[in-house]
Amino acid sequence: MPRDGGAGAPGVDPQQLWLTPVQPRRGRRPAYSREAITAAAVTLADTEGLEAVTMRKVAARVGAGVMSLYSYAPDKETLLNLMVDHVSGELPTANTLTGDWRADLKVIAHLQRALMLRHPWLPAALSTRRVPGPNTLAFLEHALAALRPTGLDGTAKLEIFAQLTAFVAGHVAHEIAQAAASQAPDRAAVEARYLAAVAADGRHPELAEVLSAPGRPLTPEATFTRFLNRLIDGLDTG
Amino acid sequence: MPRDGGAGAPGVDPQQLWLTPVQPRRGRRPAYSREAITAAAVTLADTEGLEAVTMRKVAARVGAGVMSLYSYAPDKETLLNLMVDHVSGELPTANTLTGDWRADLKVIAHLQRALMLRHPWLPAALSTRRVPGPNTLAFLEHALAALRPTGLDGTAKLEIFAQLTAFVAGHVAHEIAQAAASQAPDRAAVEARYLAAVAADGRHPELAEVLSAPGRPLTPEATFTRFLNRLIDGLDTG
DNA sequence: CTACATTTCCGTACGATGTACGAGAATAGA
DNA sequence: TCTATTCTCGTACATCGTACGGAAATGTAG
Repeated sequence: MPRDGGAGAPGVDPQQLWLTPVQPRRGRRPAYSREAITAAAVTLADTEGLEAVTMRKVAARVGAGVMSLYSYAPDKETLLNLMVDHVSGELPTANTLTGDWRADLKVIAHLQRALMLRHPWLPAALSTRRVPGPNTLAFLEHALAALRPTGLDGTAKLEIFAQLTAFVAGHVAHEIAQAAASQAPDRAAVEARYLAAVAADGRHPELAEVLSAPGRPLTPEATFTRFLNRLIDGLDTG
Repeated sequence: MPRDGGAGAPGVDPQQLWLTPVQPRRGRRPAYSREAITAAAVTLADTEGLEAVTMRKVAARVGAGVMSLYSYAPDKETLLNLMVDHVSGELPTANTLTGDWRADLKVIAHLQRALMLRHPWLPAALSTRRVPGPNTLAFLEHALAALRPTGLDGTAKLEIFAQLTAFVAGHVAHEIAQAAASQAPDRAAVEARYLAAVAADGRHPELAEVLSAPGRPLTPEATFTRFLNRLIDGLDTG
């Protein structure tokens, strides 16, 4: 194996993956790079979905043999972690904090949502990731700085960040699923008919009423903002 | 195929799966049942994890040939949906509503959390499920009844329930991951060392402080309750 | 009872996947 | 030039979901 090591899931030391600088150059020179491989995997996931990210397809896109990938990542799980950290690099961490931690946190959540909408596979991939990479850690650092005015202890800050991320991921996953349903009208119609049939059986009066009085459909953006504000405004520093 | 039809993911009509009563008995009598197969898959997931749920292992546990399963569920995705709805049957929906919708919602969330702790694969499986089965719908009906005093419109109620479920799933997934980390002290130690190394590089002062002042560790239960209360108390009926 | 239609059971087989293995090629230092 | 090191990647294998189709069991029609 070249100068990486491995990381993420199984029995691999994260230090060896994320913070090995550059090892002494010996032997054959690498023909590809972890960066290029990760980027190829990301574009593959962006365009064809996460399930299209197979070692063979990634290798084909890079122009490498399948097994060559294993010189840059010890297994697929690690490659997924690399992908997550790769796109996390798109998150800006410039010092734009206002000192109003609630407002700052809302901006952070909106940044996360935008990232996840740009990479719809991200919510699903997040649930498996183990060890945060440098980009993820940079953003975490940013979020912790935003939370500084709360005066909360470390554990509490970390928990808030984890919950916020999980909330955003959950919401975006839901958003994406609904958007996909709109794009497949047949399936949506079938589901609607099914729910209508259930509601018509008389044993689901609340469901029946809900379906008959849906209310005005809001934009996903508005719904997100509303829930986000509720969640964050509900936080206190006690 | 026997008297099911299919459901859930791809191009299968949910009506045909969930609400077909019993078809006229003709031909060979089924040797197994959808119930038994689903139950076997659930215990398999409970004991060995979701990734251990393969058609072959489920069939072996039932005592059937592998392909016999396809007489009861058209594909694995459907079997996963059946599993989800199966365990959702453990959720009580007896009329225990108090009329205080916030309190009722909190009880509902605690029920969901308990269910997910009993079936740790549930949060992961939920992210893929498409069409709710009868047990899921019964619980949804229960939740909608709890939300009745809010006077919100249908869409809003459904969104609150979806968000609540996503929140619980996210939290429990995090809980489970942390519990697993505690059970593998080697890996946890490696991760801790990695984070310490990152914190020591001088470019992550907030992380360094957080790691040095972690605060008192709360029970997962307490953390869950705290976040839940914040979320629900933050909801309003405007 | 005999045919036949229907439904279930399941052995075999196929394509796809992740990845272990190891032979060969390229490079750096001796 | 020799040797140690590192990367490349073809082959091979276990495992997965599941398509196919014949055998077996059951109901109905004659």
